[in-house]
Amino acid sequence: MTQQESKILSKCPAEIALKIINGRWKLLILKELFSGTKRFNELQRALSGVTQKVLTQQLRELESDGIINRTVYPEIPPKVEYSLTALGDSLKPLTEVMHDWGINQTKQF
Amino acid sequence: MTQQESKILSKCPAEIALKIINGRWKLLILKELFSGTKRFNELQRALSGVTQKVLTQQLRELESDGIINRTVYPEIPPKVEYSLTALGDSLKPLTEVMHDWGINQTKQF
DNA sequence: CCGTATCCCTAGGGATACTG
DNA sequence: CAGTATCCCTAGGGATACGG
Repeated sequence: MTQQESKILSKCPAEIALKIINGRWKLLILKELFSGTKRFNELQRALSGVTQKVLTQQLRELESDGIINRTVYPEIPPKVEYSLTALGDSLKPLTEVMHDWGINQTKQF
Repeated sequence: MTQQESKILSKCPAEIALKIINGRWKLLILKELFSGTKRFNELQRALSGVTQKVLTQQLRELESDGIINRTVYPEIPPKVEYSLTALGDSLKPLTEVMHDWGINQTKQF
């Protein structure tokens, strides 16, 4: 779902944020990119278990939602770097709140 | 997905929060309950478009995740009230951050 | 190295009808 | 009023294989 589609379907602005970060690997991708630009391979290694197809898919969605930049270096072998846009950076407080909330839940057990 | 299952599958605490609020109507249900206890019917009217089955489903999930209380009054006709637990209340800051983020995105167009 | 192309499978959620 | 019970349909993701 693109950001534009989200806006149309959402009955509440909060749902826009939800739809953008919703995806099996998106929070983990964001987490990686908060610490700096990463190559495709670095991401794949960090997100153990993700397949190439799915990682590509999730990255493309984040890209079309304006959250990340994709930079291709026309070399052999190919090199592609991913980084956060300003919009992507602006998600950091949100993920931190979510993180803290999750931590507190875990503690109760 | 229950909260317990979420914890097992999550590789990051933030994902726990995500999974709990993830659902077609959950943010909207929370929004309603932030303003106080509501009856089933009130919720259904507020969330225009939701079917009884789905609303029941989403409420049950929130209940089993410890986010809301379900109180049954054994009357005729039946009366069931839903309210937030302390844990549910603790989600308010999170939803506010999401809301504000969504608002800002909307403004750009 | 960084992707596409297929195929497949499941869970989430919608429509509709029935009930204590 | 507040639910179940069915049936169905789609999108998200996973496995695997191939390509520039």
